[in-house]
Amino acid sequence: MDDGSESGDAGAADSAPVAPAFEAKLHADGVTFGADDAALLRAIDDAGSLNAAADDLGRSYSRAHKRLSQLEAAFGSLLASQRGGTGGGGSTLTERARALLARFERLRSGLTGVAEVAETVLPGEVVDRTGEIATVETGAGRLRALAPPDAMSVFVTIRADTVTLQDADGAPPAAETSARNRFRGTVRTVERGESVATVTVDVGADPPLVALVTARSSDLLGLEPGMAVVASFKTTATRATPRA
Amino acid sequence: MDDGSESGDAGAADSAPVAPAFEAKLHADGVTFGADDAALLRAIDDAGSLNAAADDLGRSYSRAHKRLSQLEAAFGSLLASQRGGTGGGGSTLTERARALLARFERLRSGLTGVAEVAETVLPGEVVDRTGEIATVETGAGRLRALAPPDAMSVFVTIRADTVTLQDADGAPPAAETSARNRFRGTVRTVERGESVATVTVDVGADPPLVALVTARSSDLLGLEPGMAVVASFKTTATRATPRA
DNA sequence: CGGTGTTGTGTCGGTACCGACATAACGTTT
DNA sequence: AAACGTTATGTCGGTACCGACACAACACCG
Repeated sequence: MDDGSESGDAGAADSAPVAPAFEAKLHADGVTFGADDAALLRAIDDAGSLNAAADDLGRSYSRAHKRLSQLEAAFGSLLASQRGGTGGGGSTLTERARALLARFERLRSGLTGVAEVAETVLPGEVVDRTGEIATVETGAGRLRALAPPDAMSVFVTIRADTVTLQDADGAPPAAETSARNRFRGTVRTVERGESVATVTVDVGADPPLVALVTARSSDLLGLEPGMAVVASFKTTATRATPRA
Repeated sequence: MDDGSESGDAGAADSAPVAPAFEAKLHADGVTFGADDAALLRAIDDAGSLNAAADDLGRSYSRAHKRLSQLEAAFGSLLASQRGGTGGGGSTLTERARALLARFERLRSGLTGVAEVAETVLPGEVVDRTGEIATVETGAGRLRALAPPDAMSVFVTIRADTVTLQDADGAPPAAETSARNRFRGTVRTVERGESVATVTVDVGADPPLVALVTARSSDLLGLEPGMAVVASFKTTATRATPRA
């Protein structure tokens, strides 16, 4: 489209590595607390003054101050400032600011999990629906998932960290646990890291089910290719998104 | 997720309700595909032409076209355009564009889960660590979670949709499942919706453990206040974030 | 009592982005 | 052959944001 002059890397348009990402936000009273704001608060905590913090971040003091006024209007008092005094004064974070930072960090951490963890996505058709929960017919059989109200042809996404594995023998009856989706399968691969192992399980579907377990669990269960296991995951943790 | 209505800070009437949010992105080759871009592609799919799509969105054609050039440079061919012809031409989405949209929607859906689902956060101290996995001492006992490498004093976040409940009787031995964190407790409250139930379980910790199960599971297990249950969750699904 | 470095507040330019507009190329339909 | 509505491309002005700068108020210290 735009480059009539063919340059070297433009030809390899087919293999574009696309990576998921996100930006966490905390919304209150019309203003949103974002990553920049978190960085600003942390810089103030480190430097002890708004001035030095803005300097460290390469931002202007006036903008930083103006931004903090907006934030405090929405989130409440964030920093205890003192002008004059030894060293001319300074600013320290309030407890509320620390709580806000902690909450932001928790959100960011949780979102990071979703963005980075492996997942298996299965195409399927909704065959039944009660409220937000749909029963979906997939290559591996029927499973239940949270689904938007109008979708019929869907993708079901199963995050690897929500799949728990059990030995096929000694598996408890299905009625006694709240994990409603259960599939018998055989372990295909085990990729064991230092503390975490990624396991793929053949459950009859086109892409195998991928599960993320601790290395400890992998050892305790004796996971190895060919082993018969039961993979289970909660329906409230698996989501369907519209296809087509 | 718990909002500002925390325990004892009664005097702080100016606490605005703070809501988590996010912005999903797909990153490739330096440019990021965001919500606006997804809306643009969907509008093109609906309208059949870039011109009409930009008009529908209230955006200018030139900007939309320029943006699409950037996107195609990074993500590959996104739309099959034809100028001249019936109605003057038009543009339709390529298969790659549809896949990109689907992937974006899956990401958005997964992130929505994290942002909206209730969670319980427990303060604790890291007492052991092997790789990315830390053992944390909390008010409810020891549990394992993914943790950043340097944190000692942490918050442990347990998403409600990752907690599975079982009848305290008939619970299988711990060694036979890959859900390493298990806590005995008693059901405190059950809030049953049409298809989903939110259950709080007293496990000895200050904030009770909150679990999100299907209404079906709630009925099958016969969940009601006072009932003894076992709550279990995978360590690969629970995350620790630095405190202090 | 002046020195110091900060907070608090306002104003002034520069820049980057965006919408509006103009124009060429194009191919089917009339 | 003319008409039509689109794609494709470039230019121009306006606006919103941001950094730079100026200046008053302040409180502790030497």
